[in-house]
Amino acid sequence: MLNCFTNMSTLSPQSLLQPDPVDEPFDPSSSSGSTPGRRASGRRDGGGKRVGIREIAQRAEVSTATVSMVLNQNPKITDATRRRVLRVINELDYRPNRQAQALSSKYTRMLGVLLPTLRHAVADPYFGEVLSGIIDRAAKRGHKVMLENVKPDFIKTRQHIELFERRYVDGVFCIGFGGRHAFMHELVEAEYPVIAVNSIFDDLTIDHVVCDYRGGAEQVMTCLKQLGHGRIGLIHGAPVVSTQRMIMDVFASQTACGQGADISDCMADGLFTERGGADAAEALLKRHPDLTAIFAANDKMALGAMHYVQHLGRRVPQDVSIVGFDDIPHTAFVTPALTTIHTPLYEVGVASADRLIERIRGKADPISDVLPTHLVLRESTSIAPAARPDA
Amino acid sequence: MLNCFTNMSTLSPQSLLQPDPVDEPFDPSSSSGSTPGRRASGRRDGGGKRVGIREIAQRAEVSTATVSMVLNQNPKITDATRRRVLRVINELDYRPNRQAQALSSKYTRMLGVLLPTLRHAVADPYFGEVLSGIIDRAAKRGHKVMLENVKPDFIKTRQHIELFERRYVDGVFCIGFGGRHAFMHELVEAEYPVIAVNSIFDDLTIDHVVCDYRGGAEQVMTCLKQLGHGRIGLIHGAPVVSTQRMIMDVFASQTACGQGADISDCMADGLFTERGGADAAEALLKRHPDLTAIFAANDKMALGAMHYVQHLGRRVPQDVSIVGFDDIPHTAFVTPALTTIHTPLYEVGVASADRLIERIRGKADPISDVLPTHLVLRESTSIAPAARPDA
DNA sequence: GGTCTTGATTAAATCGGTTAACCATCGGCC
DNA sequence: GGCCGATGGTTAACCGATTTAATCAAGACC
Repeated sequence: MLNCFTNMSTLSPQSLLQPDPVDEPFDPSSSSGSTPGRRASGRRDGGGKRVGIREIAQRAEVSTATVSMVLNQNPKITDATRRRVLRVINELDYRPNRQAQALSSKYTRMLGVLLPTLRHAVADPYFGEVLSGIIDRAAKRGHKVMLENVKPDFIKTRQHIELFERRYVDGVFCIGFGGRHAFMHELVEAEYPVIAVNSIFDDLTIDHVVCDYRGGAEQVMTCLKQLGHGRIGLIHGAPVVSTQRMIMDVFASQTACGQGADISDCMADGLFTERGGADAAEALLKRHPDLTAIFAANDKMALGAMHYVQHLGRRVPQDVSIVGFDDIPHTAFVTPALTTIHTPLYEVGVASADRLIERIRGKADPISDVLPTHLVLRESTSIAPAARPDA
Repeated sequence: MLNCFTNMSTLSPQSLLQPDPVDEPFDPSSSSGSTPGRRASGRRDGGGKRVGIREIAQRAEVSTATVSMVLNQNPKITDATRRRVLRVINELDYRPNRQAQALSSKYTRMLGVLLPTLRHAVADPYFGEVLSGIIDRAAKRGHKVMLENVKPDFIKTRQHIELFERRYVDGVFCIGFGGRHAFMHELVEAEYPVIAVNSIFDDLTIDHVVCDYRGGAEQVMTCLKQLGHGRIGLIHGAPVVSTQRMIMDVFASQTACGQGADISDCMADGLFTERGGADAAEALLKRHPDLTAIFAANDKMALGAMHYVQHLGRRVPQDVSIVGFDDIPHTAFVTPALTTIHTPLYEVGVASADRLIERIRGKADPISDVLPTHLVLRESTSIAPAARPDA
């Protein structure tokens, strides 16, 4: 009997049905303890069955169709009838079953958020900030938000497609992916409502909402140059991420690493993490000991870099200026407080939610929002040593 | 016609139906652009309608009940039939509609996460870490996770009840709430599956999974005392939060603030934030300039305190030692790196998910898990000045 | 007064599954 | 041989809403 399961596993459509068949047989007959009646009925009506749309209809002396229309604010319903129905609804404390609504209507009113698995993505203030915006706005517009962690296995079992095919969601947000990620192409090709949050795809026509990374990077470069910095190092994240590419472009176009030096020599990958930022700073300073400023493409890497520089015995900002990007909440509370570019991540979340919902409603025109960024000058930057009077 | 809506608003069961009626009339006839057929059918079968359980049944020459049983791994089905059905399922690339499954079965397989609205809660590494654990485990066990922001309005409109009554979820996680929060009592009384994540309720019988805050606090105190610190200040968060109370208890019981001093005088509320931590540190040092160590009940407050102390011109750790709590990722990358208590937040999330699912399945026995914590010694602590040879 | 609109309401089909109750088959056992 | 209990599968009723096509009432118009 047991092997009838095991030797079946090759044929089983795996995740399509129950994500982890062995783990979750979900045998209906085996649940111990205090099992209630047939269905998890959530007590109601003093022992009777839970009140449904039919009871409302009956009590209000209308048809269920009318009740449904009242629920959905259909303007066809008269003031009087509406009033009558609503009274009954309130009296019986009726609440429409969402699953039933979703099943028979066109929309589930559920949105998915796809996050990459960077260690613990949700724990990252960057994602958290965006997520907050999304959730708040979605809630305001009557939608719920579901989270998904996009691991290799997630793609392999085609969960991204299932999300739609099994009608889990009406649309999804993709945060932190690049053109390399094939699953995004699949989603777009299948014409599912998708929005790219804070990333751009050159090779893909997809709605997106981004911060003005280019503008932010330009502000940083201008600022550093005005402070007299001649040799600047850049710590960036994976170049497949479009925002990183934009920053790198700006950096390279300003030939900011000093005359004669190879540009790519002044850049290092910091892997988006503190640890990586520290390592990148080390590499940069080894190659160019005369670097007076480091520009990190996100705050975490900037913090890592700052940590390294300080441990090296160099002072920030007197010896080396450091600038970050994103303005995540705690950067104001490190010593020295980090100069950075403020990116309106929360607002990006809000805007994305609005856009995605429009798209779900059928708006066909492609959308491309760019939200402004600005420099936040704090303590980690100062005039370049060579430019100082006492130098 | 318009006022028929507005003057109706008093009667309308508000959020029960559409969270924001005015914002979201969702008029089916008004959507512009390329609207597809009747339902969002997600292309299928070369133009035909999407394949359902009946087609599978027909093609496999069995009843829909059999197909359903195969889907649900019901052991009644023979190896042979199962194989046959699965083959058809794979051939037609069939995927059961989740809404339909949820509607007719006892479970939605959706879990809710209730978060407090601390500015942007999700952006907090603390919550993020727990959340990661929850999501990963829930996914592994075939459940999806939904996020909710608990604002005052959320409670007022009784969304917490709706979550269950409208069958959005099978159960919820509550992270970061205290006994003060009446909605938790309501949920427990209604006997809905609820689990308190990293918090304890004395006056409420509710499942919970927590880190060993008491043990962690004891380790901190022991460590500081061994380093010779006689006067220690405590920065804590809101005392309604049980974990904070536990830390405060330990602190108070060790009369660590020096002889003769009023204990409550050595404690200050840091509001869980960096800003608050800085302010609390200021208050403490004003009251007790001879403080040689500050123990903050979370890392964010510790960072704030450290920031303030350093700005004051005092050195950390030479003049003042600082200890945090939680070990959120970036504390290792500030200067000096923060000594803190590691709390297995990710694991707390994982364990909570397991527990909640068990509870949903009907396990009736109350659960109380305590996960161990441990001290992470880094650079922000050292021997007390008075205890040093050179003092 | 009769017919034509127009607009509100309803009956019935549908969405896509699950499950309780029932039934056929077959080997085992007295 | 006849009765019994498994085993494996089917039938048909549901879950709780939405939506379409049909109906009915009431004014509008000639």
